[in-house]
Amino acid sequence: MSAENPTLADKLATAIADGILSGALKPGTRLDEMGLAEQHGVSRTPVREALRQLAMSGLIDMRPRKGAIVSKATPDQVESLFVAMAEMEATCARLAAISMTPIERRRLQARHEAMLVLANAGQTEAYSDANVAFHGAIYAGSHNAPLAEYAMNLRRRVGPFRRAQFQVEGRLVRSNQEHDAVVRAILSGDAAGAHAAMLHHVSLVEDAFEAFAATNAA
Amino acid sequence: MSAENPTLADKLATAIADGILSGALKPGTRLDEMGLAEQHGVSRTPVREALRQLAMSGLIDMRPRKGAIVSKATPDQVESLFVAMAEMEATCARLAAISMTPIERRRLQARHEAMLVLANAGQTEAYSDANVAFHGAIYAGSHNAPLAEYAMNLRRRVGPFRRAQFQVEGRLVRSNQEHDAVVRAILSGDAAGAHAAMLHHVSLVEDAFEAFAATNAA
DNA sequence: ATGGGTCTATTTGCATACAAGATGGATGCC
DNA sequence: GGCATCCATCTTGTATGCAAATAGACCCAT
Repeated sequence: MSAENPTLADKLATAIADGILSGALKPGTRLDEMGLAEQHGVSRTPVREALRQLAMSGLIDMRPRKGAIVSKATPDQVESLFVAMAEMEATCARLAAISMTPIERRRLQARHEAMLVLANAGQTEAYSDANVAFHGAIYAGSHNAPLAEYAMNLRRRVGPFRRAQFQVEGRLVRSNQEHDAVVRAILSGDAAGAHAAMLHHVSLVEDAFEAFAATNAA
Repeated sequence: MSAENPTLADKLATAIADGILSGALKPGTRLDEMGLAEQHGVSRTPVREALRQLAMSGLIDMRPRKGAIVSKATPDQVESLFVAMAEMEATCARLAAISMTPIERRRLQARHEAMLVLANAGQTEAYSDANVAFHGAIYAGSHNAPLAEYAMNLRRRVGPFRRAQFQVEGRLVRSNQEHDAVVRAILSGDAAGAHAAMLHHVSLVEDAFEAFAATNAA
């Protein structure tokens, strides 16, 4: 939506989304229209439109006449989000195994191998970025825009709840090993294998999140 | 979203969505704000918010400063939508096989058996309604709100492109037979089987659509 | 006749103004 | 002292008005 001539509402939507994803706006934070409006130097009208847009994406919750807050989820709901994301990723991986072009497959492998280096070097930051690109490549490889978009959307939504997953000891190398299984399955066109491997991988990410959350709660 | 105190924008969103789903607003139809506004006896403000909401759901396309139209898809995009829906349904079925409660399973079976009667009686209309409920029950059975919602959303989006699928000769009975495989797999907790059976089923729906579209084009 | 350009009219985008519902505190009552 | 009620205030929802951009028509020139 809105490629080149972003309207104010669009810009606000991405700005607010960035705020949420960067952690500046924590789950539960109230988003009052007036505040956002003068904070961005605009009127309430585009703010309201941006909020409505974000509400549909799930990043924020709006209740009629009660305002909007950054989506705050119960542990159950977070769990659901992780499961949903795992399923979407697995589905994309499955389709990617079927649909990826030879070029895409080569690029995926190259990406994967580059990440092995980063993992061994313990470059958490760089690995994390590469990881996003890696998963994005698989979404794209599904050659199915709706699924890829939704997978990306879910990834964004879980973002606020999984920050710093790679800080769990040894997660980097294990992540890369799991990727290896995914990549092998995709490259060999093994749809079911890709599905299973990705499901396994993302489920472990969830475990890592829980481990991290637990150590932080303590 | 917005359960009890729907705002005008919410009501408009559902009204317009209904118009699209019912076929009153065909793909490609221009949605000018002023027209919709006075047609519903409101101002442009809630109309704009409703449109933005619908745009995020994919039902309409908005281009900045160029207005909104009912989503018009190329055959490729329609194909993608069908594939996406098939995958989502299959995923929900997989999770349903794992997560459904005994009560849900019994109800699903009851639903399914009731539909067998309708199919044999050739009650296209009633079967179609029951079919929506049947698939909805499986979405719900996944016990995963994000996935269920998205599956429902996709079902809505493909709606305008699949109207009257059951008009293909003999589709009713075959649909019910396919459901049988799905139900059996879910009831027996066979996750992979449920996935495969549902994928098969929904893919055939797509074929039926194509057959229908083809006969109409001729 | 066709292509380009300008001008007008329509439509979208944004701001402001107004209305109505929700929230929180003070007040009165038990 | 606790609790319910009422009122003030604040926030959201809707309408209207104005500015800017787009699209379409018309005209002119080649």
